[in-house]
Amino acid sequence: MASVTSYDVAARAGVSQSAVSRTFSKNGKVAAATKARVLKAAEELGYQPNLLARSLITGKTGMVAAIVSQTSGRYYPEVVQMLATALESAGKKMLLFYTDGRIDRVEEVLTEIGRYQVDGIIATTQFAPDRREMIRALGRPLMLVNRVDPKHEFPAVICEQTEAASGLANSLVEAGRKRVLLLSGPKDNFVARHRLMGALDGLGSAYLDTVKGDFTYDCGVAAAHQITSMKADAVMCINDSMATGVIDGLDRLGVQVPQDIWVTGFDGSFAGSLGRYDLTTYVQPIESMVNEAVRQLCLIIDEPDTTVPGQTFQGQVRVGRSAPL
Amino acid sequence: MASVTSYDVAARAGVSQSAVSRTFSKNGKVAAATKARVLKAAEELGYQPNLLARSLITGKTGMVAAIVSQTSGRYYPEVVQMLATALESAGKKMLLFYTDGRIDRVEEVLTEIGRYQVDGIIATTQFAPDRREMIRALGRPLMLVNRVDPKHEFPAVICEQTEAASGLANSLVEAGRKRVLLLSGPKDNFVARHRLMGALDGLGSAYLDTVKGDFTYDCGVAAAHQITSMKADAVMCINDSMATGVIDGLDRLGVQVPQDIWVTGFDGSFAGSLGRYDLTTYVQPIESMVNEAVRQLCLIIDEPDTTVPGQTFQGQVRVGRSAPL
DNA sequence: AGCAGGAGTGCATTCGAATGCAATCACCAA
DNA sequence: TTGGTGATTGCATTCGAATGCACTCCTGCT
Repeated sequence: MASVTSYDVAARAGVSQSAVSRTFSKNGKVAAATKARVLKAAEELGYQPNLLARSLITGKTGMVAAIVSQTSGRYYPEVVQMLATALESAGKKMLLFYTDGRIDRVEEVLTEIGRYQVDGIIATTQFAPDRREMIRALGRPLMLVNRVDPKHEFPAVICEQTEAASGLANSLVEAGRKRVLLLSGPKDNFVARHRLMGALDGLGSAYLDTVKGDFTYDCGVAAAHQITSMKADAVMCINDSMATGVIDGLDRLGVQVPQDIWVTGFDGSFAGSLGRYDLTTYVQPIESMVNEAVRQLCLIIDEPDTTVPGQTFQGQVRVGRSAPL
Repeated sequence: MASVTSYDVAARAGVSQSAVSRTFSKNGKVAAATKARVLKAAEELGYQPNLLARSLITGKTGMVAAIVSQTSGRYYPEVVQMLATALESAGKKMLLFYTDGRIDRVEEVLTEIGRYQVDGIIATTQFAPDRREMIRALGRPLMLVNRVDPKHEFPAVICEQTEAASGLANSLVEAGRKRVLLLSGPKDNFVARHRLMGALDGLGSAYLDTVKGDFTYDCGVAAAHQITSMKADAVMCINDSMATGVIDGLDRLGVQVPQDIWVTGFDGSFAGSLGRYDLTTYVQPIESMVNEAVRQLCLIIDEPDTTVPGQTFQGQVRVGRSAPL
């Protein structure tokens, strides 16, 4: 309401508006004495610079849009929190958008983003290929996390998935598992696809079959029946949420993990590490990944012409009781 | 970079900038024909109105700040997601801030918020009493969720906690528990305090002692030792995260829940409902609460002089295996 | 004393869109 | 044909802050 502007401060300090502006911006030259007076006046009036007005001139808002695809998993919330922390310490504000996994939401979200002049975008969502042009048109740097642009136009920070899945699968085989079932994710999902590929590769003849999943706990529970009827001796789930669901579902059927069946997950989410589940899973270093993504994004923001390489991280297998490798 | 302005569109459509502005704002009067031409030109140039520039005039940004106090619990992420969804469908963008439970962060966050001209604020964080003036100075409506302003200056949507805790405590006593331990939360936390008060009240002589906690899973695990040494026959935890921690901690000591000790939580978080924990807990209708908070906030935003009542919701006890009431 | 150099400052303009007011236009009735 | 009416439209200004440019002083040096 009674919003205080730089003119008000200027009047009270007996200087020009320019002087006020200069004391509040990084590279303004002001004499120490006037700076002090301006700050005093600002303090007294409770002045805060209007960053949106500033952005009209500078072209920078200090806001970064985060797009996350909130499958109902336990994994994305952790990513969001880390994003918030990382952006915060980079001095950026986070404008958060969820797509709820619906690809059509991406378009809506992108137009909204365009209207808000964010400095950059971090996305953990898949884009339809024809959105590429739209993103380019936004004219804002985009950083992908655990997604990859097939044409490598946009930099991506990812965690190696295929080899990891293959390695985990291999370990199962070497540990003597002979009938391994896969619980997969949505076909169009990047990580799901890569994990699946790796797993298939690593299982070899121990591969039994694939059950279609959707990343949710409930779907894990629901799959339990099918799993037992196929007499699998291990289930590789493409994420942790489903793995916890499978464990609970099997439990209800009176099937013991790991005595009767082994179960593995993928992600390294908090829920999976809870003592009662103690999943064997592939732990992604999300914190490092998110930090790196933010770091690289900030580089482009500060120096618009640089290109940035992205990065591929390696996670590691955590062995829990659910599959005592 | 090549940002398209209303002037560009105007030029291409052969009209004035005003016409463009009017076709893109709610209450602008434009002839259907010119509107069509403008839209066509806008489409061709990929024009998107700059909402921040607009906000200079209208005084509204369409952004709402959300402040959450991210204790590491499993509960706040769910709140964040619901907030996002609710704000989204109210047509607001969410600017998200975490305080990490540090009260000093609140001040930083509030000044940032002041600089970004948000239309309103939704907070699940406790404010130090002397921040009241600061918030008032922001001149922006504030809605509290599960926090209460002692002076009732700011509207709050909360879930009834004290009676609920008392009721739950009572049920434990009636079910024959005689030595009930409390695992409390931070003293300055609103919900923790109210839940504790209620529990004390409801337990009567079955109250054994209070162990200080901090809402985290780890702290629940750590408390297990103390719990057994005090020979409690039930533990009331002030939130679900700690309850799951307690269960796992006891498990490691070979103590069975519920055979040897009963455990209850508070929140109704997803993790607590997982089959392996199956907590008896007090489920808060967070979704309704968040929706109501957003609804009321939007009312004030649209009609700045209205006051809004807040609301108190009732949750309900969900009985799980962790304390088979 | 005279002058070059530099630091501080203010003026005026700019960013992109909204809006009050005045001008224009089409159309209808007399 | 003329005046009136309402609907559109454009002009000019405004929001709050940043910044190029020109101007004023104050130093310090010769």
